[in-house]
Amino acid sequence: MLWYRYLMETSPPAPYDVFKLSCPSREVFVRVGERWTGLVLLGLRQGTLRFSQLRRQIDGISQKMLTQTLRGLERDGLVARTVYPTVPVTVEYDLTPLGRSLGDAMDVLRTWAYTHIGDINAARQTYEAANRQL
Amino acid sequence: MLWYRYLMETSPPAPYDVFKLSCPSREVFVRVGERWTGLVLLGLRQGTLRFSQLRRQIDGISQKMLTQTLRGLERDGLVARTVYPTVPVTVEYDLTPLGRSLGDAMDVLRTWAYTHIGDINAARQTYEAANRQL
DNA sequence: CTGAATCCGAATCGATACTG
DNA sequence: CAGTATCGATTCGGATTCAG
Repeated sequence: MLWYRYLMETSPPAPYDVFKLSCPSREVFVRVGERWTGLVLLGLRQGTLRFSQLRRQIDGISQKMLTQTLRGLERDGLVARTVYPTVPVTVEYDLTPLGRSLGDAMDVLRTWAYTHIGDINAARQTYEAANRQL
Repeated sequence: MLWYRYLMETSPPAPYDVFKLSCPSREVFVRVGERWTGLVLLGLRQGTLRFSQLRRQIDGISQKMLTQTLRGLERDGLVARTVYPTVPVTVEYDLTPLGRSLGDAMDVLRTWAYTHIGDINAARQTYEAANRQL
């Protein structure tokens, strides 16, 4: 019953290996892992948004974390920041093509989540029930 | 130049909305965001592994974090844990079908990372250069 | 409006020691 | 081998205050 795994196994496409500490792709995983990165990418996926609009859209994010997350994404070339010298100042955020492609990958995760929440909750119930009397 | 976004926009497939604090899919995002979750899923994607094998594979993970991550994944029905009463004890970890499907989604991210590390590093250089004299 | 700066408790994580 | 337990160190993250 193990054969199918070896058939499915596709070796990594490049000289990279996420499992290695030294692999730069690890950083990508770390960034994606940051608490709000995914939600910001998904939020901007629908189009340009201003700071306060983005903040309103993402329930529960604080101003500090939104700023911090946006800076990180900007630094990595995933988000473009445009300042308009109005009074008061207007700042727009946008996905770059690179950010858009990562956003698409995140959207796969979102869809997965929507589809499998039920399974996960069921598993949790089972798990709790099995470990209740410990 | 905005029309294409609206054409691409596909509304969420269900009564879920990640942006809402109350949405259970947020928990999925949080779990995926946990530092080591992705790597463990990717590690087990290649087949059954024992605790120490998994630990060796994932460079830099501590024993504590591996245990903790595995417990969480087990609780959510993503990983199956099998104990063989040998001496000393043998414990095998495996992806469940659910875990396998999430692993596939994570692999999309891995591939994305491998493909775009260069772009990200370039963006970082640009960013640093632009902000050097501040 | 868009943020930067600071304070501070909470959560995370790693190293170490110990167990069946 | 496969963990559990504990203890600091660091980091995270929210609330608040201030500024251009």
